[in-house]
Amino acid sequence: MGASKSDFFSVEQNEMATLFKALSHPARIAIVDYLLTVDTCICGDIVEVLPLAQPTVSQHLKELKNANIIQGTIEGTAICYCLNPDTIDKIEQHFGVIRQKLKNKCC
Amino acid sequence: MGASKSDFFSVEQNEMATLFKALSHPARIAIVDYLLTVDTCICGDIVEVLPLAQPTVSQHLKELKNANIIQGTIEGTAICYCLNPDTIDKIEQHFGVIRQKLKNKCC
DNA sequence: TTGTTATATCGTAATATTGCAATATAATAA
DNA sequence: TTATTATATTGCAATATTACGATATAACAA
Repeated sequence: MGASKSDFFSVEQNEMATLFKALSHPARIAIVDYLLTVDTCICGDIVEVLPLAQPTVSQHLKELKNANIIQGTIEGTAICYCLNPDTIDKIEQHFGVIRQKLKNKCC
Repeated sequence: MGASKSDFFSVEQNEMATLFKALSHPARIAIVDYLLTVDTCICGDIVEVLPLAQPTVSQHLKELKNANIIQGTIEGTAICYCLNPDTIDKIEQHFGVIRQKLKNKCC
């Protein structure tokens, strides 16, 4: 097959899987890392930072945007990207819950 | 292509991407969820819980094991799976760092 | 208007993932 | 020994992802 059986899983399970898929490529991790190193969000030089061609970077940015991990707003000729704190919180919370539940277990 | 250019990214970036890839499928999220609902780790009924055939579940478990997200120890005929708290901590910490850095930014 | 610059989309080839039937392995039970 | 039960591996078809050249779009400059 290749298509995953999304319909059989809960909305939240699919939601989390989608978030993690967006972060499942080193280039996209690198983009997130880079957005954290620059002070402002006005940054049109992501292509130069990555070892990938411009269309490839654009594609990775699109996936991060679709997953709501980053936001992009037009700033004249360039586009200003920055992280979406709400999504970061959501993911961190997810692991917080997991860790809480793990505490009450033996193993 | 299709093969990602892992060599051009840092070890840590590749490491995090590998962890997220392991969690990028709803079935694997469901497995983690299920492991959190059962009290003990002695659980040989993961196949019955998921809407997937036994070989498919086995494959998903293998990927979670390879990423060190779960551990499996043999318990007689069955295999006892449980989450690896160290890996969970690692991921949670990653987002903790991101959130800290986000606090010092404008957006 | 024509250029320039920044980003997005299209088309396509290479590779990876997903899912399962068939089969294999490994431990215990009879 | 021969079942039985639980999990893993193999092989393969369907689909998804990754990467990039070529091209399109969109905003501004001259």
